[in-house]
Amino acid sequence: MGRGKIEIKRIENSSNRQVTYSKRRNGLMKKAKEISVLCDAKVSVIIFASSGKMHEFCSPSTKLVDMLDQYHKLSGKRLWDAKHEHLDNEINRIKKENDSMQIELRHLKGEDITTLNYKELMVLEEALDNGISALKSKQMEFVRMMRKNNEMIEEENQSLQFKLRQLHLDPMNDHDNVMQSQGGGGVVYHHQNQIAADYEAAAAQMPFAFRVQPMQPNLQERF
Amino acid sequence: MGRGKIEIKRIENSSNRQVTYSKRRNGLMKKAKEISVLCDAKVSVIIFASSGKMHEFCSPSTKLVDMLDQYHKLSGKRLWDAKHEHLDNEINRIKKENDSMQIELRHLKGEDITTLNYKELMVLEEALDNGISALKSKQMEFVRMMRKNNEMIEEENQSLQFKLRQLHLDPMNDHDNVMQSQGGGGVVYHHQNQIAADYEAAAAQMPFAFRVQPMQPNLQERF
DNA sequence: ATCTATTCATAATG
DNA sequence: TCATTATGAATAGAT
Repeated sequence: MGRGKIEIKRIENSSNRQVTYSKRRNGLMKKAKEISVLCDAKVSVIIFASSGKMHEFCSPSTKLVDMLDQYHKLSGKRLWDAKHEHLDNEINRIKKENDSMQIELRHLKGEDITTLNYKELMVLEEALDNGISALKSKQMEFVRMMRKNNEMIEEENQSLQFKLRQLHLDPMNDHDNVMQSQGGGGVVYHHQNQIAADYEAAAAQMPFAFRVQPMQPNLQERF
Repeated sequence: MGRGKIEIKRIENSSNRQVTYSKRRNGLMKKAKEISVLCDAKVSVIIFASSGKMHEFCSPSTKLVDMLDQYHKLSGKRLWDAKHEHLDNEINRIKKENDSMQIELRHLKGEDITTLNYKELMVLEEALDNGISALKSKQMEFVRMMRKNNEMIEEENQSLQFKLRQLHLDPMNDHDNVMQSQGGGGVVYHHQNQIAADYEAAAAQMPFAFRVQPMQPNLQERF
């Protein structure tokens, strides 16, 4: 149809090909629409141009998903089932990983260890030792921070007391100077970092340093 | 096209409709094939007759799944059904769980604890304490088993020595009796359970009971 | 199915 | 991209 017969093979001229594509695509969609109306059929047409642009037709009052569901049932072909299977496998894999981690966690926390044999207990012991060691050194870090903080506060205290004494000995100084000094002292304290803040938050609790047996037995003597 | 123009609306005559369906379906498929060849396009046509019978065309060297993948990307519409999405959510949920467990595990093993604050350290400490306690009591159990085993072997030894002494004092007994006695003694030993076997396997190692600071300081004195 | 009169789709062209 | 048109293709109705 047209001014001359054409062979059905790839049209080499790019712009011709594009024109023909556009015309025939419209024709195809029209035909699809017509047969769906005339014959009460469900039709889905999806077409990608070589450029990548997509067009689709789906008979009205029909969803592509439902058609693909039916396609799946009737053709027996898998389609996205492969994806499902992959996801299922992934889930199983992760769940197994999860379970073993859960067990390890419980063991480290001292639960369900009655089934462990000697070797497994040894491994567990090593892990716990490492954990305790790291914990202690981190706690030591806190302690050092606290001591530093204490020292600074104490120094500040002494400096303040010194200034106060001077004021008492020298009544010529006015009230403003006193306030200034106190403000400057407060700044040091408020600039302490998060570790100091944590210390504050936990200050009410029992000092942890004495709840765990220290690695260096002489540590307590340093306080 | 045909002996007369027809209106595009459902053909009421059933057999006419079926005939037209068959003819036009062939036409549609042919057109689909032609455009895919002429214009280098990817085409998918899926069509269900009102009877339920399905026909499909998919451009050669193309898979429907891939086309649907692209469809999904370009249209943004969700073809993967609820199940797919559910699986995706499930995976994400489990992965998150996984991650948090991994972190907890690492903390218990003493890794990555530099970011922990004071409160978190307290929680960690409690967990480790529990772990250590449980580990120790389990180890004590082993030790009790070993001691029992030792006692039994020692008793057996004494009994064997006694029998041997009797043999030496009474040369009338023949060689077979000696072998019998030794065999009888061996039976007791081989009937020990798995715990004893574990003990054997680990016997070369340093006794674990002295590697951890015992909860009851007087425990070592019991050996 | 096959035939064929007719309508339709579209290749070539502007 | 749009319009025109000659031509071949598709197909409705009949057999």
